[in-house]
Amino acid sequence: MHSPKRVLFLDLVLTLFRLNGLLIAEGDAMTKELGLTHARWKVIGAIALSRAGLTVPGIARVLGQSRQAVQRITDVMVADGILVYTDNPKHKRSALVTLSEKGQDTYSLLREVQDPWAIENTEDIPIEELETTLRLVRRLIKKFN
Amino acid sequence: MHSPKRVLFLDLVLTLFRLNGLLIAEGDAMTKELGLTHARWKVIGAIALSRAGLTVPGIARVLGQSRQAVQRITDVMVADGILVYTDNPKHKRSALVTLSEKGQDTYSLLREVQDPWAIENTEDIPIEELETTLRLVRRLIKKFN
DNA sequence: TCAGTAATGACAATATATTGACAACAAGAT
DNA sequence: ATCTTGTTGTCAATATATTGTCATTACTGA
Repeated sequence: MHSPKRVLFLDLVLTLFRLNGLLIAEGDAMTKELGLTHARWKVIGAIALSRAGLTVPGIARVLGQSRQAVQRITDVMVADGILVYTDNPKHKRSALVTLSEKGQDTYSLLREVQDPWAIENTEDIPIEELETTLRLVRRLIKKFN
Repeated sequence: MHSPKRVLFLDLVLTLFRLNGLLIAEGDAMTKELGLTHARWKVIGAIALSRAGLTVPGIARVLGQSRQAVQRITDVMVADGILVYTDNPKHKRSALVTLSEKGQDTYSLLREVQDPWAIENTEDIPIEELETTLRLVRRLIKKFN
């Protein structure tokens, strides 16, 4: 049975694994001087990009990870004074994870390297392709949720 | 400074992390009965999709992982009789990692669940979008190599 | 309201991955 | 040939992530 989409898709999946690893390496290289690791800047990034505020399981969902893994790293980051657990009006037990002042400073420094990086790496890429890709990725996420 | 591509790109990166996690979860669910874990079916998939044959560091590059992590799992899989280290004509020290007979059987079983999964999940997606996405992902990989 | 179902925090065990280091080998340039 | 640089296998230490479990809380539908 002919199915070019099947091959294309499996190829895409493998390629996405690779890109995932490279993105992590990029982020780690970028944030080396900030004392961040990918476990940490992922959490910071997820919080920063969320408008509504996130709980630990919420961050885990956004990052496609187990909530236990996120819980571990947020506990450490709270102890380090980068994050703060704040009351969640919508849930008694599950606190919102927010950036402390120190965390916001860290995020500012992160942005200083991240923004030029993002601009540089999309210079030669048409915005339509970025949009198509993002839409497709979101579509797949919806299927797998 | 206005830069919609920057926001789009950072959003895409975060979304890719999420998809990565979901894809791993999908694969794990799919291969549960085969006794595979994502560390294992990733290696099998990388080998199967490679025409030329892969070394351990080669697999690591394809998967975007450290060669040490791949070395560990391939050692285990060789011990389990799924993989075989074979002579590499192009390199004296670095063996090619190939599927044993048992490994090929496993791969066949993997295909039996993976193929329908791939077809099902691309049914409603135009092939052009898959191609655009794959091309974009490859382009990013080239930048980060 | 209440019963059933899902989500959450917490803890433990295990699996997986990264990082660093070092010696041995490979590849390319001169 | 020699030198230099990069790659590879190996070992160890550490970081990160998953999986399983349980009690507690939240949610949903009848």
